[in-house]
Amino acid sequence: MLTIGEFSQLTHLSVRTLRRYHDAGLLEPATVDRTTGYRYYTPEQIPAAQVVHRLRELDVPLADVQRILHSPDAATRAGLVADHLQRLERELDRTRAAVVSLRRLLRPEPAPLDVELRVLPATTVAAIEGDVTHDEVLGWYSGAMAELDAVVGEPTGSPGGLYDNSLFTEGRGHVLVYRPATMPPTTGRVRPVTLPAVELAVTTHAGEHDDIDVTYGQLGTWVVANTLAVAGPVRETYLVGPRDTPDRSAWRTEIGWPVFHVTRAEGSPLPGGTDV
Amino acid sequence: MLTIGEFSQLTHLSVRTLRRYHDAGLLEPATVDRTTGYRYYTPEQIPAAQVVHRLRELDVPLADVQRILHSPDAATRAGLVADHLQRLERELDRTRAAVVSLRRLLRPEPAPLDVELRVLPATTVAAIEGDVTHDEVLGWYSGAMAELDAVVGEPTGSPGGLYDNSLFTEGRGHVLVYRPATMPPTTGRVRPVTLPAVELAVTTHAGEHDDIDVTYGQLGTWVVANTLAVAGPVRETYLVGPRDTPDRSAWRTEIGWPVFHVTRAEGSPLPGGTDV
DNA sequence: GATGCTGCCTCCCCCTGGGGGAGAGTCCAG
DNA sequence: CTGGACTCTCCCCCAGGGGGAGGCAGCATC
Repeated sequence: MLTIGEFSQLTHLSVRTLRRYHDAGLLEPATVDRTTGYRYYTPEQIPAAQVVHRLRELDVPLADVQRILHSPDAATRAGLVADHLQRLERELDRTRAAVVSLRRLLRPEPAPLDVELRVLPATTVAAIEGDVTHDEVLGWYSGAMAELDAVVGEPTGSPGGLYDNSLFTEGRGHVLVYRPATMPPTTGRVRPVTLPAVELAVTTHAGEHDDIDVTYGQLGTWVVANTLAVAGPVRETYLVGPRDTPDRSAWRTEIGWPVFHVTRAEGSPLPGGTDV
Repeated sequence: MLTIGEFSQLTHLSVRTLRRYHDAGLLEPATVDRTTGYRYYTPEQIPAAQVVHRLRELDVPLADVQRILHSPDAATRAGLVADHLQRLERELDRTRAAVVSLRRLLRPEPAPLDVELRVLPATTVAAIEGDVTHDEVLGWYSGAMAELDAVVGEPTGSPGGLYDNSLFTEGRGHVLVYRPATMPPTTGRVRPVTLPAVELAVTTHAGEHDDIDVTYGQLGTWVVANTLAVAGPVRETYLVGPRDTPDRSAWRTEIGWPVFHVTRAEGSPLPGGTDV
């Protein structure tokens, strides 16, 4: 039997952390003295403690560590671990994207943006809608677009999506993806939807989407500078996307922000540089 | 002037988060109405907000974001950002190491370990000591060993280090690195130090140090199983290290845990497998 | 047996970077 | 001028710890 201090030295987990893991229900001491409350561990617990240590180094939440430790067979454990490695992979992608985008942001001066004000009539399209989180949206989009492709068939124009602002600001929101279609069917999740007429401030983002919200910001600046206000979900149209070319730098995404005209008292500041 | 909600839509930062950034002193609204407390932003603040967004995506602490935003010149900013990218790099290394090690831990059965009990006399060596954190220790080691090499010259035996257990459990502690030397000089940080005589439980770890604490755990199990207790800082001896070969799989590290004999009432459990 | 050190116990507050929600005040369009 | 949307502040919550207080427990030494 080992005291908590000895066990700490053997496992490289701090005494505090061991106590926390006890409270959390993973890594229970082999014995706890009823009267003194002293925790006692056995050497057989060392490997388990090391597994916990590793999983925590990988930022696996304690609850999931618990699940992994308590799962009955090795296959389940391996699966859970694989899930987390995949999650780390995604996180890494996100980090890479942020680095790319940060470099662009810190570059001296952004290229000025071509923005066009465009009035769109109401259009009926084949669409799939759903409420998703920011994490899910990429996967959800792929699935929905695959289903649309299966139903709509022939290319009929660029696909697009409508994204609630809350998706970006709160991390979840309503999303609609569509493909233009003359006679939109009702199959599976696909429904005919009439997109309302809007006035859009439109610009085009070139390349992959790592730093697309830099373009969003520039568009926003333009919108404000032209005494407009934002109204409703943003519309993205995928002029050139992964379905067209694997060369991500060739992608072209049209961003359209529904706007309406406002009258503002103060002079609208010019869009311009920043001190960052 | 933009209300917080409009600014939120334009920057993809949630209203709550914008308020927090205000409180934290980064991203102050251009105007705050004295009587109502309403925050008002200008479009010029959008790029700054985006930089903050990116930096936060890279897990840069708010305080450091503040420093980056408020640093006077672009070079300083670039330097701070580079520091963080380097930190991310290190983090990534750590994650990679944890993955490697986790795989080894989850492998069916660990190879049994050769452990030897060895009595060491007191030895005088050329040493550098310091208090470091777990994050710093690798860099610190390189610097210290380079200085030792410069002072000691000719190879005189394997270099080594003494590491306080608190370095591993609490994340910081006292460290001593040394090279054997017949007449240890006193130059720069180098001092002659007499390592006390100890009885060591010694084993050898093969390969890089990614999963060295698995070996630590096995050694610990052996120590306990042989009615010994741990006393004092662990000693590592680098029999084959980066100075000898770039082939990491050829590295050999001797781990020596100072022990003393105890008498324990209960039968010592055998070291064995785990259910993980 | 007393003393005193070290180790262990619990409990509370702190940190980071947010989210949820309450209750009250404000803005603006109809 | 009224209603709804927006905004304000304030408090509590989360993970996964750390710092430190105050009080027993174990054990070697005197």
